[in-house]
Amino acid sequence: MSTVRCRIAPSPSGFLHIGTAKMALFNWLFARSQGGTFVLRLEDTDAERTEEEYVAAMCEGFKWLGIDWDEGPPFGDEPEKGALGPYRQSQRRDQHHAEGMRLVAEDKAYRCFCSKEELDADRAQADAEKRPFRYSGRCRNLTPEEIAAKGEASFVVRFRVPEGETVVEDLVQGPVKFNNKEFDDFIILKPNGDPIFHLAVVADDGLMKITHVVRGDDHLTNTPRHIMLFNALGYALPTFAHLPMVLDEAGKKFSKRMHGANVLDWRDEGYLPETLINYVVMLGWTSEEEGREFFTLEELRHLFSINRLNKSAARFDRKKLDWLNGQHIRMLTPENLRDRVLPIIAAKGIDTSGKSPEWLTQMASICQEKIPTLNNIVDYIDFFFSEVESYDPKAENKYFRQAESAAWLEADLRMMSAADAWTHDALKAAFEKEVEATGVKLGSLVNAARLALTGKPVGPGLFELAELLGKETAVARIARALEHVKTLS
RNA sequence: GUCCCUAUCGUCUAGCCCGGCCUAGGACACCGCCCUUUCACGGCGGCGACACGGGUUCGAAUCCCGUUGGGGACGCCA
Repeated sequence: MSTVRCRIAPSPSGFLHIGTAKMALFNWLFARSQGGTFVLRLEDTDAERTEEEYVAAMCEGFKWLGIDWDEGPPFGDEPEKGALGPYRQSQRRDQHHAEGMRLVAEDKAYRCFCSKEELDADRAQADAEKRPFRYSGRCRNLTPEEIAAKGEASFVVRFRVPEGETVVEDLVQGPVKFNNKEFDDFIILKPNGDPIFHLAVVADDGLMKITHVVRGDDHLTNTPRHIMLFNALGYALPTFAHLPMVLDEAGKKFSKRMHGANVLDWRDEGYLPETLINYVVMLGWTSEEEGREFFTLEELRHLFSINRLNKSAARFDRKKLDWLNGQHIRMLTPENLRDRVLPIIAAKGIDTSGKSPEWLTQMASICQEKIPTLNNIVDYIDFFFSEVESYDPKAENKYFRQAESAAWLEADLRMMSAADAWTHDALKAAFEKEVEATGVKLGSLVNAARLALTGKPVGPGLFELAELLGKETAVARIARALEHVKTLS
């Protein structure tokens, strides 16, 4: 009885790419839905590209999304987890080398002494003849004597690709057939003994007893090579599932340099991790339950089924992401929203330390229905913490430069000053009573007051924000606006 | 160039495997109306797609072939 073991094996190249996040999510979901194990392995064999801060940045991305791993390398205060480590490819070099040389001993691979120059010449020749470059096989059948004669000459190790065809039985794409002629005898060990990617992944997947390889379909044409290696090395062949990649809004491969390629870009812009998870899952999978589009990680781990995965690539759509984020913000409790929004407000230099937790919860609550991203809250609440320095020009024309403007503000001032109870309900009642008595439009009274209190034409509901602002401040701001209006006409 | 994958509204998709229930359903976006104290939210309605061409069949979005479009792979990168 074999339990599912799958993995995400990113190369730490600076941050968690949105595409990597998608693959990680689906691996995670597959493992969790099957009661299996999810492994994180760092493919950090490309020495120049691996920096420790890159590793940390990548793990931070996973943590933010809530994707945890059962086995993986040490990270932060977490020790290495799992019995089949190490989980950093760079620490398995000797193992890879030994496996490569084992293939040589078994004659499934061979030493190749061709120089880089020779190969470059072959490649140029192939280009000139407009045919794909394939290794010539010059060193394929060297005799032991010929090899001995090379002495200490440096060599690479090439895999001896067998004749015939290789079929990838892909869980998503179905069976995909390749003629082995498409593949030349590819290199598996560099002259310095380091493994090439293909050997390293296969050795790692084999030794870590990975049962399901779920990855981007950019690897589909690499898979025959991997299957040949699995077989040659005598490892159990995992099941493959190749998922379509995430395209940018223009329909191109999501470039590493593009903003938004880093999942933490979205965090920094005020998107919830719940939103990203929900959005990314929608990009590659649909639920049995038709039309449903809200999912939490916890729900997904029960709902996920591999046969509902899509086969074609999907574009990233910012508009839909915004909408989804707004929906997720509305699902938060006000306390939770408050806690998420406070650091953002602080980062803008606004000091909230004078307010009670209850007050701040109220503040978050009255903005909850209005903001598409967490960051948007700043514009909705800054007037609570600073004086109104200026009025929005357009709104000023509309509410402060009318013949009745002074009258509106005078009414506002009178009602607010006279308010016996400074609550949303009491204020609302007072305004409504005024409207009934005088026939003035409620909107005029409200919008003039809003502009006076906030300086803006948009924001939370007037009575809600007034209650939080406090009577004294509100009355003072109305009075000040009234003075201002008198200077306008 | 060679090989591989893919193809339903502008976007994400349901339906395709097991042809008829499809005058193709939903969501985002867009437009209009309603609600309303602004903005948003919400409600109602509208616009809008089976890439093309051949087959197979009584009947095809659904099956087959081809074309075209899109993506990917062809490293001593991962």
